[in-house]
Amino acid sequence: VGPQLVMPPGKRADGPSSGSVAKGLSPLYQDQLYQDPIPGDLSLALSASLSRAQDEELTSLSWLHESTDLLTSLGHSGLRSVSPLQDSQGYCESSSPSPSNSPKSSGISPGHGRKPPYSFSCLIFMAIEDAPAKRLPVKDIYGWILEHFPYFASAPTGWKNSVRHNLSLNKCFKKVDKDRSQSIGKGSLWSIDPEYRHNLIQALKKTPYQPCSPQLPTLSSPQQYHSRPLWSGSPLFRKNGGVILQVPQKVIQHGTRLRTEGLLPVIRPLPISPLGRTTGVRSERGRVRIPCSSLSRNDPPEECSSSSSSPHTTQPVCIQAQKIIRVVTEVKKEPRDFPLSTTMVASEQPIRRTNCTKVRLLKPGDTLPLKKRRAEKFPPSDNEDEEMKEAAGSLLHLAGVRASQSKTNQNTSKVQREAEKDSPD
DNA sequence: AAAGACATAAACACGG
DNA sequence: GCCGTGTTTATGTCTT
Repeated sequence: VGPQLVMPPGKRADGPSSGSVAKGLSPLYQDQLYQDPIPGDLSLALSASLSRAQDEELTSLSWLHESTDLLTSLGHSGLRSVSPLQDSQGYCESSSPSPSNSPKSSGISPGHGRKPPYSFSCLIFMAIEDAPAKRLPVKDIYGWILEHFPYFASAPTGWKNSVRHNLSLNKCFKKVDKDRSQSIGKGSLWSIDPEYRHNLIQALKKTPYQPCSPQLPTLSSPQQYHSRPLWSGSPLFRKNGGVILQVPQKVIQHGTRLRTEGLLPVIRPLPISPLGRTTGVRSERGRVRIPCSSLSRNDPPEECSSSSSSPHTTQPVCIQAQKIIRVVTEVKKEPRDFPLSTTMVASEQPIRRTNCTKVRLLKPGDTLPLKKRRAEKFPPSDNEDEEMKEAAGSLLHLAGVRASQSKTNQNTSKVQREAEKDSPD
């Protein structure tokens, strides 16, 4: 039985060669990019954000968030078209209200009807990262999720089981030996395994952004740019008081000129796949759907158009924004979508739960506890590669901590920790 | 269609 | 004995 691992969209556990990576924009996206030009202010704002990121050496994640927020602000009319699926808090409404036939579908699908777009892995990740000590007992993880996503307050308690299930099964999370002087009650402290932090960053980055504040400002009042950040607990959000970026009108006009002169690259299709499977909004059962790009092909247009009075076909604009963010982000920071080391870890999992639950393949070592088997199966490399450093830096930046100020114990490998745990002497 | 990711449910063990 | 925690298994849904 292989452990769960947060995999970036487009990646398969059987290695990069079988995935859908680096196959270029799909014809659909290229059509949209060419035939549905982005308003100048939108593309300019993105470009301005990119330039700022380059100037200030922002990490990829914060740049992404800022850019996303910016696009939210500028593309208000288009983004609003997504609103039928989302509420003002960025939560998602079921896109397929028909109940599942499965008797097991009675879990997190209450009448409340909205749930966060984040997977449990991302929720746990955010909770732990939001903790000053970067470690939390499961009870506090519950609390964080409840605090930030009230959806779960009225949800059946099965979600807690899912949280625990994720903590146990997802190798991105590891237990921290509890200081016996601490009296936190039962259970352990949970933290992020630095080895797999990048996976979580990837997952979080590619989780659909949920803007859709119904009170979004108009373009005529750029000083009011305000949008909800990726998650309200983000230090980035707190640091800026909720106002992420403001682009002066002059810059916008300049950018519009640049764009019309073909000097801005953001519309150019790039030879990478900009969209992962997590683009879009979650459906009733928490799956991620592509909200409007698919709707534009398969669903009635009114589901996307909403009540926008924009002369543009606003739906493609918001889709384009998300795509462009991914395009430029990946070009900027990620020549490889996924660190080789992590890909190796994933690709070395030939046995997945799906395949082995019915006929479990026992091997010599399967009698060991799961995490020991993992440690034996996936020995960590001794040296960190540059991308792990970058990923850690991204998270530190995201958490509002300068990388130079925080020396995490990334040098301590999981195997070492496990060994230490096993041999208390 | 197959494989993979993820959600959900449930059983069970363990310890406070 | 109860409850919370942690692990594991099973299964369904959805995406790629």
